Amino acid sequence: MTASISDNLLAWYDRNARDLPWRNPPGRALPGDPAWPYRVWLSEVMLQQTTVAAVKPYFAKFVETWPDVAALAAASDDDVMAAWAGLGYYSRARNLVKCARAVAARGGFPATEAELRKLPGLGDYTAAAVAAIAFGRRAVVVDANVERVVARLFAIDEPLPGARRAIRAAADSITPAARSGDFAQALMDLGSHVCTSRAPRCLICPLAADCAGRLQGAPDQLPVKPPKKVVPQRTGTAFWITRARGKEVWLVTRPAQGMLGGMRALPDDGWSAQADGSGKPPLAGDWQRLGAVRHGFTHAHLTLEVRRLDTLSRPRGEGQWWPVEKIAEAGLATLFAKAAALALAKA
DNA sequence: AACCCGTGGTT
DNA sequence: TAACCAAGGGT
Repeated sequence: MTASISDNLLAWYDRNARDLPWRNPPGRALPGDPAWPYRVWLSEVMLQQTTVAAVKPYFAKFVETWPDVAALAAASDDDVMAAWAGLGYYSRARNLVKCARAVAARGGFPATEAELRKLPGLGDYTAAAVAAIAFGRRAVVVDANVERVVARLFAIDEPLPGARRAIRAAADSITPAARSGDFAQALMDLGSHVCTSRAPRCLICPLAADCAGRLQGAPDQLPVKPPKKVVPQRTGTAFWITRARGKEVWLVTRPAQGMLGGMRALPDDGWSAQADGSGKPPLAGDWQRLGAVRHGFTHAHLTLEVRRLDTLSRPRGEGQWWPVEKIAEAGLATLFAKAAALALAKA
């Protein structure tokens, strides 16, 4: 009798699992430790559409600053947003605080996938992942890695996103009742290092003998993806407004909705992914052109002009004067950090 | 359901 | 180098 797919994969995982800070080697929180679900949840939210390498320093900073969910629940929105600055997809940070407060209020994380799914920032993937990894529940955990591995394993050639139903059913069919969390992480490790998007390493794959995609000859062609859309080019202007001979700079907080929502930022001319900015500054004066920075978003590429003015006037609208020497602590998203760096380089 | 939302590494 | 891609969620 041949070993099952899950047995093969778990045996491979026992030998090849990555050592990651949110997993459970000696000296770290263990399953059963009250801090364990918190660390699993935090890492899973950070890892949404974000690479392991990018997450590591943020995860370390967060668990150092806020060791448990009660500590995070007590943090200010501004502090959490600033700590998240640079990681991207800032709605995650807004939902992170909401979720922490809801969890703290109810005395801990719920242990079932269905209850976890109701928390802000937890969709189908994250609810399943936390239920499986933190609470040992059987759950069908489907992220982009699992989608790719399963589409190949079962030779599912229907294009995404339509293929998701079949992929999920196939993933369900191979998910074991025991070690469900390890199984999920094993599929993800396999997808990130062996069954990679462009050049799958079938020769070292523990599932190669069972892989219908490989037997058909072109596993790298699966899953079939929809055609990509053209990314528009946009232009905008950011304003570096200082007083006291450049010692303080005017910062605003962006609206909670929309791009870079809730983040501290330089004032700008209203550019968006849908339209160019007006170019109009928030106050009249002898503006100096400093050049431009370029930044790529998922759905638009932006060229952001940077202009400078030292003034005695208070700009229109809400905002605050921020010490320039502490600009690194303002929590600027990468786009505005680039603009600030340009302004300071030309000072 | 289709679209919006960041960033940095890889090829 | 430009395109591709990543442990997706909200609306």
